[in-house]
Amino acid sequence: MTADETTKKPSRIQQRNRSRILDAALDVFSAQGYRGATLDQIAEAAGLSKPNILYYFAGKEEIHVTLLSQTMETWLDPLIEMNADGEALDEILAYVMRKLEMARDFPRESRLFANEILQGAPRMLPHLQGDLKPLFDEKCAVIQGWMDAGKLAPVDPAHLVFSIWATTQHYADFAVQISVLLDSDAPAPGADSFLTDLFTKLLRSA
Amino acid sequence: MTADETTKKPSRIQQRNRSRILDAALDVFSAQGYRGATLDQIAEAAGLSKPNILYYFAGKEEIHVTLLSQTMETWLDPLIEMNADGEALDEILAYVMRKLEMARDFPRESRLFANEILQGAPRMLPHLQGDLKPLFDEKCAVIQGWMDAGKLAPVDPAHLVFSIWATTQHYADFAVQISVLLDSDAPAPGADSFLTDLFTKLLRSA
DNA sequence: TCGTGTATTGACCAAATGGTCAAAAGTTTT
DNA sequence: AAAACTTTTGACCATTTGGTCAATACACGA
Repeated sequence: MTADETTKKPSRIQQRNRSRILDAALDVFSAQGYRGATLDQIAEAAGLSKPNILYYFAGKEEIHVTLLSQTMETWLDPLIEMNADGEALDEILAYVMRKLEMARDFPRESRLFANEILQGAPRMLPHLQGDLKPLFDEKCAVIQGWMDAGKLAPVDPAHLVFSIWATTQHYADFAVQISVLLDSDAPAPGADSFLTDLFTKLLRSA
Repeated sequence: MTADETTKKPSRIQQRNRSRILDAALDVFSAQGYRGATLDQIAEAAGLSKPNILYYFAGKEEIHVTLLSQTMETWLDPLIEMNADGEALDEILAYVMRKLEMARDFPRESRLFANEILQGAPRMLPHLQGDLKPLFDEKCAVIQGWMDAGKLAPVDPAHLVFSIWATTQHYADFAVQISVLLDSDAPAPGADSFLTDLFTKLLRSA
């Protein structure tokens, strides 16, 4: 059996190797994209032989899909945490900071998604439609509610969310460009205050 | 000879085929990334045989590099046009709109670059350092000048530029996601006014 | 219309790549 | 320690893919 087809307890060694593989695969897929990645690269990065990797996963695609859906949760978290009962502007700014932290702490995951979406989301469309879309609609409604209540300046909630995603993920996805232009390898100092300023000025209802 | 090694006039048919190939390659590279693209795909999209393509270009890499540097000009244009003698806020907003138009009119080019940068810019680093960096520094200085003169609210010019790139290119690079979330294939209606609003509020010195 | 240079292609190649498999090496259980 | 199971791997394999090349088809000026 490949893994735990029929409620088999995954052995210690199995867990260890699966997560090694996934970690190595995240490195490789995020840096090379799906087609650019090879099983040999993943195998080497994981410190395992290629056939051994195929012992834990049915194939390249399964590794990729596992990685994608596994990361999806982490990715949606910050948005889920945005609380309709909180103070409007604070909630939005907290969301921005959470996203920015993720770009800093999980750049590989960010690039993994960016690659996938760029290529037309061949393996993620279902997830986007099934998981992200409802959440997105719900949170847009929340934001719209805040605006209707006069707690935020009125702007299109959808584009607001897009701009948050774009500005924060940019620091992970375009890191190479940024480090060239800033001639600093430090992960974008000043982004925090800039983005806080940007979205505060946009949204405060004064 | 591959092309015009020694000041040979490129024949009519040569020009036609070279541009066909580049157009087809732009389709394929922007949709699949460098490694994801195959010469066969490009050949088919161009309506030529694979060996015929290799008759016009030395190899896959040369096609890619040609495309990249050829597009680079178009890409820098909007930034170059930003005029230090113009009205500060107008210049910035005009730049934003130009970039947004480019995301709409040349999404393939945008994705081509996004792919390249995402993978660490293996074939573009020189261009980034040699062409983009000086221009970037120059324009940051211009913006800083405007701020020092009290014509714009003071924010970090570099992050300002990053945020302009991020928000505008997002509409091209993440088009699939956006069209899922907006359930509309129209290229992001409302982006214009949202971004104008965003950057106006950020920068007006009132 | 013929000759010369240009364009095009079918047939190949070598390397890379995803994947298989049977056998060997380890573990664990009894 | 033997049986029974899990893990690991060397040797292969079929396909894909970037690229070559000699031969053929084509364009066009003399």
